[in-house]
Amino acid sequence: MVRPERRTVRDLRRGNRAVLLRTLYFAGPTSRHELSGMTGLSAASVSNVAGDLIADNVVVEAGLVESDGGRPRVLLRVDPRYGYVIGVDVGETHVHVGLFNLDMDEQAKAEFTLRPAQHDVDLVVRHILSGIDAVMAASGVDPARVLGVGLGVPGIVESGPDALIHAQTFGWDAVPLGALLRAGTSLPLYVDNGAKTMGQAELWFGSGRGSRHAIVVLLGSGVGASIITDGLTYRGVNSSAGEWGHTKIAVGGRECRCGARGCLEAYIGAESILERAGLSAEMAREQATLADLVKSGGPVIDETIDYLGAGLANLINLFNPERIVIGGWAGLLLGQHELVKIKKAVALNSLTQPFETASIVLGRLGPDAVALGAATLVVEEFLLGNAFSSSEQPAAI
Amino acid sequence: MVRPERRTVRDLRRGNRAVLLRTLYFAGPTSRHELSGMTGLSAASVSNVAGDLIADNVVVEAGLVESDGGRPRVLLRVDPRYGYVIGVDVGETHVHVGLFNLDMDEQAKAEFTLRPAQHDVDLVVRHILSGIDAVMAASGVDPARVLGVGLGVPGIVESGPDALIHAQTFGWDAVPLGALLRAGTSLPLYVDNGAKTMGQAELWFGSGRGSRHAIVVLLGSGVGASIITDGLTYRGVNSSAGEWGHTKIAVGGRECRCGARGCLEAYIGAESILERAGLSAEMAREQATLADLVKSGGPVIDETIDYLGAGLANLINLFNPERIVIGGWAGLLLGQHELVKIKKAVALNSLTQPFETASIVLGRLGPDAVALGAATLVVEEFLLGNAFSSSEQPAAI
DNA sequence: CATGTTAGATCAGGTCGTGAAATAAGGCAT
DNA sequence: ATGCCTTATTTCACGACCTGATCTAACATG
Repeated sequence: MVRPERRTVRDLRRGNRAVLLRTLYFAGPTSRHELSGMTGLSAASVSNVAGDLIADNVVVEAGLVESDGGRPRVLLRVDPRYGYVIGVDVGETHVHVGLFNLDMDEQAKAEFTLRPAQHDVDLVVRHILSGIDAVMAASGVDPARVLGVGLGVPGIVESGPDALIHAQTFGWDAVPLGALLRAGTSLPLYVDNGAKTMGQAELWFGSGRGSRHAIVVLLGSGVGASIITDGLTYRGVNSSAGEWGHTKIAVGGRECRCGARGCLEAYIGAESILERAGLSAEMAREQATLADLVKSGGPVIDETIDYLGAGLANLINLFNPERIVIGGWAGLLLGQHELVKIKKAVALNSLTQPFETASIVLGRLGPDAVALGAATLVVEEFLLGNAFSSSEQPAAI
Repeated sequence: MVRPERRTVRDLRRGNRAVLLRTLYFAGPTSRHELSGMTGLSAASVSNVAGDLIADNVVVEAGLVESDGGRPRVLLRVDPRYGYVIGVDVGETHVHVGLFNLDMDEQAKAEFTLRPAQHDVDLVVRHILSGIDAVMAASGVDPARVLGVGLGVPGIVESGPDALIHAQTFGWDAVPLGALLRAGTSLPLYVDNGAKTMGQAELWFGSGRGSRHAIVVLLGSGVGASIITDGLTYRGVNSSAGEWGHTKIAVGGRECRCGARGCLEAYIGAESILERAGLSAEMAREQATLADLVKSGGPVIDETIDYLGAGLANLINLFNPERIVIGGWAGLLLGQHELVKIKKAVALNSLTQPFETASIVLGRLGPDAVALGAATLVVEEFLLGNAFSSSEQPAAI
């Protein structure tokens, strides 16, 4: 029961301004003339709205380009220095903080390592806050130009002013991360699950570019997914959507660290793979050990591929996406060696029709994608061009 | 990468007209004053737009209601006789055709039985077309007032002018149902999967009323689901989304009639349940046999509940809906006897957070919901109030 | 330096939603 | 009956918006 909203004549301008800004942001330097064609707005309106954007210093002229014989086109672009955004990746072993300009060039970064099981909330909060201070200082950016902070965190994020976080692996149960950070900074905060922020990074700048319906899966120790429908990250009613790792792939099967049985993560999570292969590497060596295992192959890897194929097939059957991006360190490891087998396993487990329209590719962004994606949460808001829209966002505080 | 569209000042009116119409449609008789509050439009605009709608005969006045001491409110409502819509249910054993007014009161209906394995395309097309003729004749409705025909069909519907249908159980492979019907009628056609049309019926008029994020599952011989995100049926890139029945719930498990192994349908589809219980009823007695089995209980039913619980839990983990509606004859049978056990099984297999926000209820509409829902496809288009919007719709032809 | 060509700006015109003011339509007390 | 009070709806002037048409700017060419 969709409820479209009433619009006033002012909304028109806000909307068209956002259309122009977004086009400019994703297409890069473009002339007013081209913009008219791309957006459908009349040349007059483009001129008018672009004038606004320039007057607000959001957009700047970026050189001329010759136009056979006539007046040259003036290229416009979003001024990457109009604003800066901060992205934070709260992972199991680290806290990364990066400060980016609007072109997503990293201006400064700060890192903190977390010892396993050292996920004390206050410690993490301190790391985040001092990370923010550190990157602001290191970059020398005017604090007034920082548009906000995006955070990618583990577990389920309940959107709302407190940004309650439920993260079993951290032992966090309803931790009001938003409220805690609020006490230490006045920047606008956007909190979301790390798999979702990484998904948004791949969607905007990585292998997902240009798709409207895509799914980015994240395979590491944990298993998550980011579901993009209609170009937007789907969050569901509580923004916990996309918990793919704990969907059941084998009723009554292996026990998962979440306590239930037969979770996908219990078969394709990095730890589970090693465990099933009889290898117990301490966390520091986990990646190298898995790399060796994947390289040498064997029944456990084959079985893992079967399960991964079935899991991906379920996503294809349910969501009918045009693209599936496999990311996360374990996902890239598996994908680099066994993409063909994986695709075969997916084919076996999905319906022909949707299988054929879904291309399966590897993620293109490295491990920093979580922080990058978190920063895009802020940019997303910026591109909407209004203080706060009424539509649902990640916990915007 | 959402691409918002440019808007002109004329779109404003179209949009606000649609807002008013939709509010009026779902809220029933309402005064202009109330409409102003509900839509956010100013009283002046409501008056203005309502005037348009009345001039177009879409909306009529529907009595007065007193307002303590002042001028009485004039109630407005959509004229149910402004237009009529036809809904068609193409099932495994029948073709049902119904003609409804805009209040969804059935004005006439026609039924044809299909013998098992008698799914010859031409026969079905003939049934549909003569069904349309029959209900038009029986109702005596002016053909010019029929807004279109919605069809709920089995299998996967590729939206597009041909409305290609892939339905394994019918032996249909890329059947251009739309094109075939085009030859016999000039009414606008909207084709979609039957589980989706039924889902829309439950969403609009049944147990799903008022939810933005809901999932309606359909358990019969086959198993399907309709996923509602943001109040709209989610269709994915090819409109094949929601193929829940063939998601894998037990890698390497029971063989399914689709050829793969471990499909959910191989455990909770009506036929599979009977098969696992060692009962082989011919189709005509299928429902009675299952009813007996469910009533007497036993290990097969318990197992079925476990699998159903896991399947529903997967939906909850992935979509984080606010409501799950269990429909379909087998679903209602199971649900009426075992809803408590089902919920327990779901709880066991889903994450706490999303489980707690999802209420699980039984469908409220009977077997005619497929045709009713198909008819709502046409109404949905009517409520948008413009010839054809650019946004995706079911195969609108 | 005039001409041609293309990009961008300006302007008049029509549409829209809004707040304020006016009007309609009842009830109620006199 | 009459006039007043209350509430619903309509009317009106206004400002904001987008657009097509027209005008100006900026460059190349000969």
